[in-house]
Amino acid sequence: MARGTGQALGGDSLATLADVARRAGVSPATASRVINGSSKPVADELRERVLSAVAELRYVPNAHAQLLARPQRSVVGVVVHDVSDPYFAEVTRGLQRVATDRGRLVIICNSYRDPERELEYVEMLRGQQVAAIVLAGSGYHDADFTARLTEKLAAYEATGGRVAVIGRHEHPGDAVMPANDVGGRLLGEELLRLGHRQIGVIAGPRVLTTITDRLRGLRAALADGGVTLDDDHVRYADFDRDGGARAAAELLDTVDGLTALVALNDSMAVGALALLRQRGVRVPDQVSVAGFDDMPVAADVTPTLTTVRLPLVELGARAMTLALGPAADRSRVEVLPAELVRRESLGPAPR
Amino acid sequence: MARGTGQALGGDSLATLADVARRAGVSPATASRVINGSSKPVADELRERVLSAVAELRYVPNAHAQLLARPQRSVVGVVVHDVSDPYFAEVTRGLQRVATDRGRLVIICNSYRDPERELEYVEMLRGQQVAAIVLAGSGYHDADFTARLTEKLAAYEATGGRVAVIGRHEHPGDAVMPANDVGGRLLGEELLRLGHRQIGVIAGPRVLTTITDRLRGLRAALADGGVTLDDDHVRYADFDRDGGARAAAELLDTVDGLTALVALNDSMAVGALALLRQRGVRVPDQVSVAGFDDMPVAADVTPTLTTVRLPLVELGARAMTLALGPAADRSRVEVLPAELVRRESLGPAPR
DNA sequence: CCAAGCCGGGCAAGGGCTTTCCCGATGATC
DNA sequence: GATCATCGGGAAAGCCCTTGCCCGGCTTGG
Repeated sequence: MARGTGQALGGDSLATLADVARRAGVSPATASRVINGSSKPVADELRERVLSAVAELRYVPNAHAQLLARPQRSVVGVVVHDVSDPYFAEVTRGLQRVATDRGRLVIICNSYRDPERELEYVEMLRGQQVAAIVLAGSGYHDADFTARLTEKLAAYEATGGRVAVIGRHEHPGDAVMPANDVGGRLLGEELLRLGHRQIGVIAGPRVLTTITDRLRGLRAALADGGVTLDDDHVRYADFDRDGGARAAAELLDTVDGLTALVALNDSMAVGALALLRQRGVRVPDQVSVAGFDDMPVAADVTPTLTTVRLPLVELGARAMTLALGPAADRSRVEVLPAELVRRESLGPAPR
Repeated sequence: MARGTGQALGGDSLATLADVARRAGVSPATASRVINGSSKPVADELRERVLSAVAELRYVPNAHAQLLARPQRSVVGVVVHDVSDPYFAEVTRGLQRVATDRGRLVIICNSYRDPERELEYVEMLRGQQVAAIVLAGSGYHDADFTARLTEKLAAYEATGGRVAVIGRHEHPGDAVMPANDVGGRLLGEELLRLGHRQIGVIAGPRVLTTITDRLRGLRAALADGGVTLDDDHVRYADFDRDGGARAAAELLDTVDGLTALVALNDSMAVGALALLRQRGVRVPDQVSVAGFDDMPVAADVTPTLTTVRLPLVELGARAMTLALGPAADRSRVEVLPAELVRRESLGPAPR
């Protein structure tokens, strides 16, 4: 039964339902009924024969043929910025937990923060006939891209697909949002309370709406306390450890008298901490540091990191729940609360 | 054209190739040729008409029908212990990089270290007709399970599928292994050099072959130096931070005079470090600590963690490369080197 | 000016599975 | 014992797409 004509993928082809039926001496219809436990009863003897044929041939139904014949969608597509980022690792954990509980298979696609790739994946998932698409990760400040993505998602929804997005809300479908602005505000208020006036901000990539949201909250709180955040006190950096260290170095080198450094995620905060240690700057005695997200590492660095906790696993779980639940008449937006976690890295401003 | 009969997934059905052809006033054959840029030429005018029909209907080909008609496999299935574990996050990054470079889509499945689920996923991926299956994560000490999995993988390979495994080698297909035993040995030698004789080991789950391998290397090195590792010096724990802390506490409470704690992964080492800090034990002055894997956190804790570096990203990249490359006559096993990374947490034994 | 070739397009046959519809053979009923 | 209902099984259509094959019309060469 060799089929390959010298193809890289040579070898015997998979057993088909017809093979099973032939071996069991029944029709494909009967074999099918036995295999999916159809409502229609099958005589015990035939059932036996089919089952042993399945075992002998190691038959596995061709999922594509099944889907074609019975368009029952059970797969969910997830497009995420980067699963190996701890933030998304947590979110993904929540997504998976719910999906698995409901017997759904998840296809995870990494866009690596490339908007074009995000678009491609949505297209591809549509072709895969997935039951739902979940987009996890901040939106982009790019009106053209946003419009194109919205258009694609709308087309998908129009054909019965479900859409849920995490951390952005500028699209059709349900949205689950961490309270980024509130988090920024909490941090700002805490800084004021501790007497900080000269504050440096290590922001992530400028194009991400998450960054804008966090910064807006922070700015607003500081403004309420009479402190304005100059543009040169804000450095945009890569969202990782090294980016944080670089931005911290720049801030220290260009702005005098800083008493606090706020990083808009924990990875960058950890980088800043490392740079400060390397330069012999004591935290928080000389300079305070704060982060964002409360990722596991925050509790293990020295000094432990004051940060804003976002319910990451919950974010994923809620999004998947919405995506798999009944469709709403119109888009829902759920906001999950942020919470300040006080640890050692943020202390009173030195006088 | 509504099809749904009140289904949860109501709405209009997806546009099909036939719809496109009808709208463009051509046959489905022609539409298909335009869409996949077949070698057969199509008149410019018709091509135009088809293309605009595609755009208007937002047509996306049904991937399942395509796969059925042209059995060209381009998807790779990955079954991983837990993507949200930083270890696998790194490995997955390597896997994805190579897959993406070659235009392959990746389906990621989390087994959460449940052997049964691992089996199920392999079965399902087989049904999905994936081009290759990559298993990432330690094997289990369970002969029955191993046999069943081997059987399934063999069946898959027999039908032309490719298999690559990471961190285990007891199966068909190519294997990429970190040098776990060498890593254990390196750690053992370093401990001896620093004068440690009373050593506690925080091992991970007993059922994982990775743990056995690491432990074997460590034991061998110590034995060469005349130090035997009693069973009560070894504690099996969950592979995470809390497991590490608990095991460290047990060891300290039950064994006297320990001068070093070796954790068989970094998460557990971090947990141990936290426990020691909480108990006011100075590291490494009173007790030394070492980890395994060199995950990012190792450089950020205080004291920084001495550990064994494994090339995690490389592990994933090699496995995917093997899985997508030409099949070998028989299983290949590649071992990637381990390397000791000396940092602060491991010092000379107190006298 | 006719025959031979091309070229561009359509027809139709699958690919593997599910499911409706139908039919023959039972068992039950009067 | 004849009629009917019922039950178990098979034939075949259809899901959506690709592609080998064929055919009509044009161009070209003799």
